[in-house]
Amino acid sequence: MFFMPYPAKLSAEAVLDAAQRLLEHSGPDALTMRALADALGVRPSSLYRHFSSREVLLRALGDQAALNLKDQVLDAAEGLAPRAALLAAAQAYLAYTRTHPHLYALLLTKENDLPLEHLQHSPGKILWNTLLLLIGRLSGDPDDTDHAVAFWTFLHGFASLEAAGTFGQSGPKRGFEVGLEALFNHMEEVGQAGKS
Amino acid sequence: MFFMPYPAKLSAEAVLDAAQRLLEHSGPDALTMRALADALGVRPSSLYRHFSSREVLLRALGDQAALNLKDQVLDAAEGLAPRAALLAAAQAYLAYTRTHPHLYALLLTKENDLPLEHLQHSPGKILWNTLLLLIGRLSGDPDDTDHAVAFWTFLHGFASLEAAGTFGQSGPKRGFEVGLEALFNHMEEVGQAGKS
DNA sequence: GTCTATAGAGGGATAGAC
DNA sequence: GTCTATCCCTCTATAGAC
Repeated sequence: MFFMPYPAKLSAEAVLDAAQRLLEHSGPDALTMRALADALGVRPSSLYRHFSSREVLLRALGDQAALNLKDQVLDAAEGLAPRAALLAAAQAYLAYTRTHPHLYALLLTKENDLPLEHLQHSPGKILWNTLLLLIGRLSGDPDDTDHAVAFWTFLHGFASLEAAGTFGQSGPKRGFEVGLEALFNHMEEVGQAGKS
Repeated sequence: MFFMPYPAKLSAEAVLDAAQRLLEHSGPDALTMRALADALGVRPSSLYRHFSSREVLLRALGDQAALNLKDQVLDAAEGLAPRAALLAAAQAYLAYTRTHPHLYALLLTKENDLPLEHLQHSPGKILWNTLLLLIGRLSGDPDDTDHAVAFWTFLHGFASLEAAGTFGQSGPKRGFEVGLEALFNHMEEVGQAGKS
């Protein structure tokens, strides 16, 4: 092993870490193979030993983000009563979208065209099942798809509008809390009454 | 006027129309000055007589979209009782995002960095005021910012998740209607009780 | 007002040497 | 596994002729 003309500098993890930093710091358009290579101190072509294309790399980032988001949501809800758990989960979800806006955007735009077999265990599906679980504890229905859709819709909508700067200088006031209260009330009311 | 070596083929309206068709048919990345020129049967440089840059053109498209969306929402709510009007408005909003997904995306990503003086009468603000008006009729508060934020958040979140294909093959079930019901109930309950 | 021609910059990806 | 070198493509925008 005396000759090492080109010693290994990269690993898939190192590339992903640098890509994540670059993405969060400068946005998706700045995440080019050239810029990423510069950040890692290698030549662009070296990256293709670890990711066969930029698109594959982006999907890996998105999958990783989905799992991290799920973990933070689950941790926040841990040990709390159903309604408090959902509120904490919502706040954790929002906190993630604020600290990782570009990763979060990747998460929802790169969830398409999968081979359907593995779609059941995709990171996005795992996140969905986590929300479903927390909601079931409040509404009493362990498969309360309707409320889960409404809840996720609300969380994503708020994160998205906030990131786009739509709320403007006046801010969203207490719209987030008010909307959650409306949804939670509805979950509690309809829960024991069965499906309408 | 016997010599017309290069007769006028374009107008700002014609360019906008073609741009809108190209955008909706093939997505934002396909809306390049080259492709737009091809669609109009002219050379790319000719477009710059009517729009000084691609960004200016995109903003014009977005502003136009915001006004069209507002019109459709307002028309749908016309003559209905407060709660029915809000439901109709929500359905009209969603119908627009389904028929013009890419225009709708422009609407919310190009609302930034304005000269603040004209921000009060921007198309986005006009749309916001329309929602605020309809909500005031149900909650009794003519400036019910919190519920308006929650309502818009929900509409945008649903449109966005649907467009991203997040709901998957099973679809959102009745999550849309359930979420709206929760929000409307909350508006009615809190309306006469004053702000919490 | 449209044309030709081009400047000027950027990107993804590959072949073959080491 | 990384390197050099390069191919190929994309795009926005401008100068000056007509």
